Amino acid sequence: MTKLAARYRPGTYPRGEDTRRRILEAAIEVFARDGYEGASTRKLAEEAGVNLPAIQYYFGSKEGLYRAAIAHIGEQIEQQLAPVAEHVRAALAGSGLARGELLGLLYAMLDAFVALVVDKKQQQPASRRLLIARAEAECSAALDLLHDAVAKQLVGPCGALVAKLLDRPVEDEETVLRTLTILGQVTIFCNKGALRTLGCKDISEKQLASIRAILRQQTAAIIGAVKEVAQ
Amino acid sequence: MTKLAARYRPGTYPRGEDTRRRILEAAIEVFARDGYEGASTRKLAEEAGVNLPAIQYYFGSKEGLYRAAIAHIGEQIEQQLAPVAEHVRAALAGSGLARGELLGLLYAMLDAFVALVVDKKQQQPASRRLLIARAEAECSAALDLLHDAVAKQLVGPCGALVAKLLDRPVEDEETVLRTLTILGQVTIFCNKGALRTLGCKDISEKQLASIRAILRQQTAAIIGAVKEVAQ
DNA sequence: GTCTATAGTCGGATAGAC
DNA sequence: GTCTATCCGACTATAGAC
Repeated sequence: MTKLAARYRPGTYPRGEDTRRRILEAAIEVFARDGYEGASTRKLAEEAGVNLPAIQYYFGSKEGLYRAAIAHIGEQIEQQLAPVAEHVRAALAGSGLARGELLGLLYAMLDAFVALVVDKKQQQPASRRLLIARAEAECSAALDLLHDAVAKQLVGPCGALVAKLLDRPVEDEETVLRTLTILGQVTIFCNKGALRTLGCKDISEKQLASIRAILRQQTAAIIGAVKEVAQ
Repeated sequence: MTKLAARYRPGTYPRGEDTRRRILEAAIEVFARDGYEGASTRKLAEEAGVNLPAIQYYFGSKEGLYRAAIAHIGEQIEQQLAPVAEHVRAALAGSGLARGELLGLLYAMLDAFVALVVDKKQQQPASRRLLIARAEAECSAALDLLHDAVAKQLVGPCGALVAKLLDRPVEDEETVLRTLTILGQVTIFCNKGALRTLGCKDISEKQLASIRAILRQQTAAIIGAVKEVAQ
């Protein structure tokens, strides 16, 4: 099965595009809902509205389909964060950024991350998040595809900004730890226990605005910029 | 299956204690490694060194065993956080705590949480964390047992401290959001991507000390206590 | 209380017609 | 490319001996 799954290369789909896509999108839903082992090929096929062997035909195996589903989410994340990440990279390539500008860029990254994590106006928002949580717990090899996307488009740029703001090297451990804890302020809202503490099933538009404001204020405090910064 | 699983009441074990415990401890390991669906009763029995029907005998069903495993972890968490939580509750029951004392209590809670999350000197540390992550992703009903423990012994006390420090009501949404983001600084280290960013497989004693120090400094900044506090 | 043996079901994958 | 029919192994759970 590993042989067939490994043979899959993203970007090359010589076969029925629409059928393939239908299977992939249904798979994200079903894998998220039932987990890898819990999602039977029969359920996957039925939910996609195709027959059983189609999965083997298009993805080689159940595992191949799973990897493709994770890879697809990785690409979505990469694309969704691309605009801010590129913007930050471009800004950092130039020299002599003011402290306020650096903070502003960091805020922009946090906003993008919040949108990725809690915003409901996303395609397959709930299932995507759930599938990521499952993949994270399952430690599957496919997980690297997600980690790479997040590292490249989120942790990398944020780390660079934090390093400049703290006037420390990027690889410095304290820089990394501070970057991670800053991002942790956001990731807590992936947790279902957090939502339960808030006493609601999901985060409202009003709460979202509160979260964004609180993140800015706290992140500024963490960075040590006591005076408020416009943006 | 639900009927039998529901029949189990914690604390009443009229049957072979040692066998029961062996199954329970092996189950935490196997459920963490393979997930609920991935963990077959055969594997569970083999790993525990018992025969297959023992699971039905002691826990009614596979699901009953799973719920018992989660409940067991919930009790461990509750007990592990009990000393600090009680200490905070007792301190808050009295009146007129200085700002520094409140912050000290909050630091103590964060230290306890860090120990719970990343400390290796725990019983079944890795599998316990993994099983929690899986349960969180799987949205199982048993999850409530974990949430209750964390709410009672961690989020509750921390929320009360943050409320006092910010001079806001406890139920206030901003109080809750700030409490959650503060705790989020810690939970990020449950994430495998975070460890990958740090470039290591698990967190060393030295990094642990750094994390604790950074958490204190940042939490103080978040709370708005600019001057350092001893403890 | 502990075990062997087995019932009954459902899983992933494939063969081969169209 | 798409489907029906089917193989065979693995699963949970139970019956009943000891």
